[in-house]
Amino acid sequence: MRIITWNINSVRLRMPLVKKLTEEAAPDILCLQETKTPDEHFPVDDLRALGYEHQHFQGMKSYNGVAILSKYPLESKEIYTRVGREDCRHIAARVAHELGKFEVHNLYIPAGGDEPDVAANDKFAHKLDFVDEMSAWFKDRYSDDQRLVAVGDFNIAPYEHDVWSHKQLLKVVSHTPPETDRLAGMLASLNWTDVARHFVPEDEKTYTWWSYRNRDWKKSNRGRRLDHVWVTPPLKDNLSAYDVLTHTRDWEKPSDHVPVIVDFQF
DNA sequence: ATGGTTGCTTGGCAA
Repeated sequence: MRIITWNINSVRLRMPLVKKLTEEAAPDILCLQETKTPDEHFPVDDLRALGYEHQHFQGMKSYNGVAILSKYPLESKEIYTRVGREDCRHIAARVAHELGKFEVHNLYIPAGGDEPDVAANDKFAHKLDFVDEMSAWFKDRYSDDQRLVAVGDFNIAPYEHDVWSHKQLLKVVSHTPPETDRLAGMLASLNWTDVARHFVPEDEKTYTWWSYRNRDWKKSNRGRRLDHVWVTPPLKDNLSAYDVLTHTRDWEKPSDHVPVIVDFQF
């Protein structure tokens, strides 16, 4: 069972890359963020043609938007409102697999703007509130013996080696203590496993995003690990592989995020 | 310190 999460930054513009990815990596479940597409324009038929018959998505014009595309049936499809906004950042579904069901949550946490100051920047306040609410919500609704997978663009790089320079990014939104502390709290509250760090040693740099604003993303390599896959304890022993498809950052008209793969052996 | 690029949409915001 292979799950891929990818912030696609416009699904309509990048359908050719989605096709390329599915041919190359053949995910059973593909979770997309920043689809930037209202539901009536979502490329349902094109994705079905790629083998993703089972789809759950919520989008809006220009911003945000999340999608779960699956080769397996999806049950109990849910759409969640976070901090009072219907802004297409959290959907979930149960995946029916022959060796057991699990619930997949696809998350797009707000980026939070530029200024890491809740008084001066509403977007940063929204981001912190979003994580607070969602963290409490998961803890209230579930227990750590349930089979959950949470994926998506969390817009937070939690650890020192999740960014190119810990020191230089401590006051940059995505790596500030108010954000990383909150994410650590959420991780601990349901005993989630951060799958990337289950496979990649904590002292090894690993990124999933490189800004468009660098002349040469590979040469400067100023990346951050913003995209995540978390699993609850019952799924931990089923983890078999983790990979980041860094080469896709060099595809023509790339997303600024690259796909993250997690494989399960059931 | 500042500016750098992209997508959606055609002015300016969000990332």
